[in-house]
Amino acid sequence: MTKDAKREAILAAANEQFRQYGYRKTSMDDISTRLGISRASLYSYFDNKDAIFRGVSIATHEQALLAAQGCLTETHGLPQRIENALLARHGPFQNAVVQSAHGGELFDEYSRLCGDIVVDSHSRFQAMLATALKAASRNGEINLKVAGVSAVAAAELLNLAAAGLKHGASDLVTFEKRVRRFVGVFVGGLG
Amino acid sequence: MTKDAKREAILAAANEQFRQYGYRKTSMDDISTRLGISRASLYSYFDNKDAIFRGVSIATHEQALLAAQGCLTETHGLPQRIENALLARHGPFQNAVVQSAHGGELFDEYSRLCGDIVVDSHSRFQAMLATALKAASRNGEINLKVAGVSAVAAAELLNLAAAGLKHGASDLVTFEKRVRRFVGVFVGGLG
DNA sequence: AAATGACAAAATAGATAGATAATGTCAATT
DNA sequence: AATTGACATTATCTATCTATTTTGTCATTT
Repeated sequence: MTKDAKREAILAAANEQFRQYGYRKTSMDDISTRLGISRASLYSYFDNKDAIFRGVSIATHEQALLAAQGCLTETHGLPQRIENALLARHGPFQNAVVQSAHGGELFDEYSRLCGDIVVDSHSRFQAMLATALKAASRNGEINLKVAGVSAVAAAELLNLAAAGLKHGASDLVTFEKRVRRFVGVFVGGLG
Repeated sequence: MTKDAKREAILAAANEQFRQYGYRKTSMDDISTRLGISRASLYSYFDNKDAIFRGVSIATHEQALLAAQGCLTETHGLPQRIENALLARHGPFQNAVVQSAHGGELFDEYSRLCGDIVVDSHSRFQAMLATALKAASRNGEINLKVAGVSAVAAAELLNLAAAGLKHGASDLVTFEKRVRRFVGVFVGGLG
């Protein structure tokens, strides 16, 4: 098993453990036992538990961004592409908070340890969206001039609004429905 | 001084104290001292500190809803009316969280003590918006049929999205700008 | 080289106790 | 009738202690 594969296996085990028992209640021993390796060996892959948590966060974000990027480059109409991208970007996190009994604690640790990751992911996704919107405006799918808003500004609004649509959505389906409705109207308003 | 006026004076003093020192660090004595009355007399107006906190919350929400209702019945164009209403509804809370050094703690107490108030206010505001949108659709300012979305659904989207626009907005001006841009596009998309 | 067991250091949990602060009530006052 | 001072009760802090768990780092093994 390659070194990278092992790193990923550790992150997967840790993620599962965090979801089931929360961050505090998960010890390095729990993670290593789940993988059937010794606790000490974890330290040749990660500095400490915080680093593992950050690793999980980074992996999740990278995966979501990759999926979102994929959605944006498909051949559907613009609303469809944006809907899918927003769901790819926000869905996993909506899910994580709603599903886990430890959503609250995980969210706190998130704020403490992963602020920079979130900010980075946020801005990269927004840049992605802005690029897609600019291209669509050139294609005539939308008209940003007429709408009176820049691609960057529109991308920011989409991203923030989508985050807002999570509120009080007790399942992923509700969130999805809202996003579809929302994007339909919003993109309709873009010229 | 009438009984109602005294109640309001207590709420105002408590609100000020909560903002400056947070909920836990504010004692009944602090509130009464600020008003120059005895601590015991507070209990003829409110059962306990929790009730005062709820009182402040209710007053703030009622005030915001009243202002929002006012905005919706003015004679401006629909985007303008909705912008103003959203700002009237969400602005005070955006402000409270951003301004106070105890935003975090106050937010927690809010969740603990005022869930029902928030839900109630949320749905009343959404109903308000829906009514305004329905009227506008009759007037021809928008066309919900064409947009393919019900007034209630559109109202929900506006309300949730506006809440999302607060994220990372470090001052009220940023939030206001976002709301104006957002409503411009969104209402443009409503037929 | 990667993995481990063993070890010292550090962190956490639980219990106890004394001191201080805040609460809610009520009879007395204005 | 509204307001208050005073009181008993309850809650919150602070410190200390012990037991247990968890951590991070070795030298040693495979």
